[in-house]
Amino acid sequence: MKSVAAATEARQNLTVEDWARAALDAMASGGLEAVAVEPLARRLGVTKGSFYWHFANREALLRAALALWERRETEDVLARVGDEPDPYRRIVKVFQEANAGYRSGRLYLAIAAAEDHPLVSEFVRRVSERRMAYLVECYEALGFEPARAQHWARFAYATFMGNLQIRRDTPELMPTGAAFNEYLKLMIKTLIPRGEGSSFASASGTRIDPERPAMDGRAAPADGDDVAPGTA
Amino acid sequence: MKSVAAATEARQNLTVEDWARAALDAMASGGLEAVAVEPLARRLGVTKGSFYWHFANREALLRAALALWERRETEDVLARVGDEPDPYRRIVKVFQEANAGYRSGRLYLAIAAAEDHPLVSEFVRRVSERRMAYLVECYEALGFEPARAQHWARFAYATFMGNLQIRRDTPELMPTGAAFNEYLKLMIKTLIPRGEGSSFASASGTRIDPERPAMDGRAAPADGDDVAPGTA
DNA sequence: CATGCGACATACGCGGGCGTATGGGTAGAG
DNA sequence: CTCTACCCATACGCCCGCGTATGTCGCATG
Repeated sequence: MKSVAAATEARQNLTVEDWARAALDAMASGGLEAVAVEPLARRLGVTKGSFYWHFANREALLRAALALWERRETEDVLARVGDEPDPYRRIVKVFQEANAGYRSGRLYLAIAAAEDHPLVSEFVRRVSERRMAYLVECYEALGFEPARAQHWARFAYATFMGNLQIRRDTPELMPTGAAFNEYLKLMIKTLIPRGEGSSFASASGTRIDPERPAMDGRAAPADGDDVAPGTA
Repeated sequence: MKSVAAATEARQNLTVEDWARAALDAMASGGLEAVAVEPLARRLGVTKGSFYWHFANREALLRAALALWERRETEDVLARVGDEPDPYRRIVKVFQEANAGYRSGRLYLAIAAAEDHPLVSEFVRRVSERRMAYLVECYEALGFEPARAQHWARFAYATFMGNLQIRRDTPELMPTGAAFNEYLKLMIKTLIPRGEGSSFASASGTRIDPERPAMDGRAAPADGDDVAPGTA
């Protein structure tokens, strides 16, 4: 029975999840090719000998990392806004997540960039389809008939992804401060058309995060609309 | 005559642009890392000896390929719709280009995925800013004041990019046939709001490309995308 | 016909990542 | 105190891409 504290300082025995986390970090800043065994081992302060005890090969590490990513994407991101009863505000929250959680967005782009890898495409497909399904559900809950809900959900999802891409490739094209809030409000107002049969009438002035428009790195969410209280 | 490779017909002397084109092809299907000297040489039916006569190193090839890409993006894509007088139809054409010219879209995503490379980010930034500037111009020509034109242009551009991403990562989420046209019409109608002060009244039924909604893989451009004709 | 140059081919050393084989050290079970 | 399972280090061979040095062939020219 080893103490629960587990020190993790001197003789830290690495776990499979430690490696998977490191692999995801490497992906976020260098793409799929950056997930190399020896550099990761160096970064973790060990050698290959450790790696090949925990994993059969590099492919196994990729699988573990992608599985961890998928779990985070579904459990963390979706479950975080899933308890919101109003579908309108659910979509708004997804929007905020997509724009505030820049880190996870970058990771998605990095992973999706390697869609040629069969393993990657499999995970990306599942994650994307789940996201889309969630949005479609929201729009249907707003009173849209299935076909239109599909279109609007895809429209909204495409806009999320495109904003991520813009923020990554040309951050100077993304406004900050008040201008960013205007931009967000414009998109939300446009992408969630009212009066299509919405059973929810939660008008409420479409309140958006008043601060922190272009947060970078690993900044805390900390937004007024209680996006993410927080684990992570 | 062996028809394995394209350029192995005769003992034809390769040019810098031949290498650049091959590099772009490699990028489109394998990312930046796929631009490797020896594989490219094999694909062109020569050896490294040829490459290092035309280029100083791999970096020089990347520079040439990105320059060729930038030329195509600005000259071909933008100049193709630049002669359209109606700003409304200009935006519509950009939309059609972005959705029909899937090949160039894939290439953009592949290049942009390597934004960590300083050379790449430099070119991606220029191309993106030019595209955005063009869209902003269109919206301003529609009567939008600069701030709103910026927002709407970014909104529209993000939607383009997101649709590309969706089509690449999860093509089954993208509709085909009539449903695709409905989707396109919905986006165009939403992203080009009328009655904001448009000086052009070219209502005209928002005609969209009736065919070719979800062209896949390396399918021929067919509508004159003329990605790689021959001379240039 | 020798010559010079353009456009490659050949050969070599180097670095670095993958996978394997094997040895060592530490901790708990008996 | 020993034994053993666990976790990791060391060392090796392999592949492959980069860059360089040098050889080779064809063709034009005087």
